[in-house]
Order: sequence, then C-alpha cells, then structure tokens
Amino acid sequence: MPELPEVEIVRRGLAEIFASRPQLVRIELLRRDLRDPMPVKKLKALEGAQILAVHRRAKYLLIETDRGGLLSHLGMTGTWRVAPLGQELLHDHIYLHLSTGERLAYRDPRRFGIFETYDVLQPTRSPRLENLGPEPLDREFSGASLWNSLRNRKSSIKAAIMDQKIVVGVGNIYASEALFLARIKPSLAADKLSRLRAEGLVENIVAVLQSALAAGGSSISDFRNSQGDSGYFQNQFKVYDRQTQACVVCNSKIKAQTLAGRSTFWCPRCQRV
DNA sequence: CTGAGCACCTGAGGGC
DNA sequence: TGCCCTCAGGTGCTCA
Repeated sequence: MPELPEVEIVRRGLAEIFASRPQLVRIELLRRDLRDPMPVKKLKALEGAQILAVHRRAKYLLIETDRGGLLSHLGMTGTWRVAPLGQELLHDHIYLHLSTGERLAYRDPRRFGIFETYDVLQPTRSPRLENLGPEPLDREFSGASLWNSLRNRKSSIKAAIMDQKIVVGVGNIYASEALFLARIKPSLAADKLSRLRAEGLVENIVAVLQSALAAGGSSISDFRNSQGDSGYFQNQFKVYDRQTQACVVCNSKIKAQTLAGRSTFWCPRCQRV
C-alpha cells in the first residue's frame, strides 16, 4: 500500500492530532510482533511522554516525544486511525491513548509493519534509518545525483529506483508510473540510462509523487488516511494495473510482466528503451 | 559488493 | 456456496 505519498498523508493527519502536543498516556500492545518482535520495554518507557511532532523519513513515520522516538512503518497494509471506544477492528495491534482522550489505532492485517523506538537525537544512527538514499522531494535529489548512483548498477532501472539506498519513497506503483511519464522502459539496465534521461526521470518521479500527494494518495484496498478516507490517485494511474487497457497517450495495449519479483506495467510503444 | 529469489502474513478475487 | 490457487502497496534474509 503505502509509498511516500500515502505515508506523508498519514503523517499530516497525525500531525493535526499531535498539534496540541498531547501526552502519550498509554501504549497498548494487542500483539507484540508485527514483522519483528517489538521492543516492549523501550516502548513502555515512552508512556507518559509528551508528543512533540511527527516526521517522515522515507516510508517511516517518526513520532518525536520529549523522552524518545517512536518509529512506525506501515508495511503493505498498515493504517493509523482515530478509533473511539467501540470502534475496534480485527487486526488492530496497537492503541496509543492520548491525554486528549483520543485513541490512535494501528491496524495491519498482514503484519509486515514495524513498530519500535528510535533515537531522536541521532536518528541517522538508527539501523532502520541509516543507509537511506535521498528524499525525492528534497533539493539534493537531482538528475546528476541519480545518474551518479546508477552508474555501476546492473539491475533494471525499475529495481534501481525502488532501492531505498538510491532514492527513498518510490515503491512498486510509482516506479511504473514515473517510468511511463519519463518514457523509459522498466527493464532498461540502470547503468545504460543517459545523464539527460536521468534528469527526465527525476522530474517525473517528483511529478508523480506530488500529484499523488495532491490526490490524497492511492487507495487500492487498505490505504486510508487517519480520518479513514481513501485517496483517489488510483483513478489517475496511467499504467499500474492497467494491463491490456489502452495507453492514454498512444492507445497501445499496456503490458504487464514480473520484473525483479514485482509486477511491472509499461506501454510498449511509449517506452521502447 | 551485487542481484535474484524467496520468506514473512492475511485477505481478496478468479476459476471451477 | 465453497475450495483452491494466485496475487497484493515492502523489506530483508540467504545464496551464488
């Protein structure tokens, strides 16, 4: 589900709830294992802390308190929502009780998500956060920097832009969409991308992520913002999940194929190389 | 080091 | 209706 736009939408929703800097009264763990066992003692040590802010790095949500940080990754099916008493759902795994009386619920049917702590003072030294590539919506992400990090890459360009060491936040949907906009064939060897085409790819990664943000993200089945609303960027997909349908540009039939283990969609005419 | 393959887990949807 | 199969937005492991 969640790539950069979806995680950022969730972050903004949480930021509103945290605007009053509530106290985190209690962390209720309905189960202690998502993808990995949770560090229960470290989490419990944050009970009573005051929530100061919520940040996003890559696809991670970083809840900053005056006593330390909470790190949340949504995996494939994770959601955070405001859950008043009586609105419990199957696969709710965590409840955060706030001093405002609100309760935040983390729900994640597949349990590929992550919930642990991080060091607020040295976030880049946290194992999950070190070795991450540039944020695509920051200035440091440029055609020159992308081209540079692709120079020795033998993998496909699509696998490369989904590699969080090259650039963060781009997942399987937006990789296909950005490559379509940039007219680059997903299977092209990354090190064969010209400097000029790398510039175009950067522009289109930024463009598709910003469009998706403006549309409230993409909701395929699970994604909801913290108010429980769907995004609608899925209605603007040009290639993702549109196999056998007509290309919006040239009317050719969109193709689908597994590439590096992930379903991949492209227009065979618009994206010849 | 790289890259490919696969595991992790539950649910939805298609075919029969 | 129901069973079986495949596939799903991510990450991180092992292996070559």
